[in-house]
Amino acid sequence: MKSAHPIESKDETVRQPPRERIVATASELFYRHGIRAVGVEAIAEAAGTNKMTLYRHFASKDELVAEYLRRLAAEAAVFWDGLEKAHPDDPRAQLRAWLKSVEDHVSDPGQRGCALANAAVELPDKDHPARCVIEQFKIAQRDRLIGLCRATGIAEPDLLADELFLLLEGARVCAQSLGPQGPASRLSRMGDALIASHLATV
Amino acid sequence: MKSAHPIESKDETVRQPPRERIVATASELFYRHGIRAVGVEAIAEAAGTNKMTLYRHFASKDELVAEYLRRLAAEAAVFWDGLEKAHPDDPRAQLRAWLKSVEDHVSDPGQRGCALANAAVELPDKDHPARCVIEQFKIAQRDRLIGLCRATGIAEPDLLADELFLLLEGARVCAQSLGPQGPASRLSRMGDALIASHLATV
DNA sequence: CTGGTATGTTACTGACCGGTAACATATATG
DNA sequence: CATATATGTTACCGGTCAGTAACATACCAG
Repeated sequence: MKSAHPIESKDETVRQPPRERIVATASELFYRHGIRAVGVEAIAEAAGTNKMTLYRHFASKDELVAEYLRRLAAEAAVFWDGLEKAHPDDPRAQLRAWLKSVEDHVSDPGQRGCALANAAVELPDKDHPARCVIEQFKIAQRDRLIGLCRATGIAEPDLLADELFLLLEGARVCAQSLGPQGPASRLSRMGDALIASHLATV
Repeated sequence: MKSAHPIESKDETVRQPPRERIVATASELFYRHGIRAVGVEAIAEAAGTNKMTLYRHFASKDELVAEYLRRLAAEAAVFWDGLEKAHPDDPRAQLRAWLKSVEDHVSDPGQRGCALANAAVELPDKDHPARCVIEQFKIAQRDRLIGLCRATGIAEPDLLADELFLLLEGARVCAQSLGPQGPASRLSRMGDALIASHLATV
């Protein structure tokens, strides 16, 4: 039988190449147990491979951590773009959809806050390769928020954006200590009130 | 010369007993570098003592971590009591003073967020001796806020309290990724606006 | 078939970790 | 002085960590 194009896949459980399995496994372990709590050997084994293959794809554990965060940032960007397509020319609907999404996310008992923010806590070294990924992600997040608030016609878009930013950031970190039933559970309502309050003062 | 009471101290640089030095040193190192990043040997050496003495006072590193957090929670309680004495029968002034205090705290470039919240990120294990300290601290913090909001005469004190809680929690974690000049710098103004907004809807 | 490339396997290094044993020293109190 | 208690010192244990060397195997392209 002639070899077909490798694109064909019998089922959904195609075995990904080792690099993908390593990143996917590392993502789950890093997020659930913390970055410093997970060793490279455990990652390689859980990914169905070994340490040597891991180090053939990543120069160091720190680089794997950076890649882990880079993927999350990319996924977040995709999510934002999806919001924009779902509510075209309706920035306020985008804002509310985002609030609702974070509220749902926070209510998941398996969630442990923003992986990027957690990484910032675990890696205080300013020259860690992950630091710039974290900072750029948060800047992008804030800029996205500011843009939406401005498009909504708020008088002080930066102020509302920062309020929402802190609210969301606080909700995700708070869910780790007070649980999903804590203050974070009413996030959507709080955000709506904030937006309405700013719209009233136009 | 007869031995005087040991209470007399020639100057401010009295050498504290080893246990105090260990806790103080551990507090600084844990906060600055993260709990998992600091070894017991480094703590003992920086405290001017040794590992054996450390383990004569603390059953394990985890217990030292718990004590570190317990002290911070106690300090926070003292601070709250001070606010109450500084502004007796004026809950709104207490709220504003607290907001201002956190804003100042966040603007300190050496700050790295709430030590309790950071510990929750670093220690996800539910049976870690530090977890209950963290949870009780956050519950107390929230209850204190709710009490102040209720005393202020807010229609929905729980809602405002949770909004302020998330705002403050978000400000401290956000300062770690976006720096002291980020959204957290306008915390006081945001909180005042929130309070005013709730007072208007009485 | 052949040769290059990606991967698997095993064993290893050197460093650090939390925690302990055994013994020496100081200090304060009787 | 004598005794008890707190502290210092050194060395060690078993385990884990990040990272590497050397070699074996698979696989895919020519």
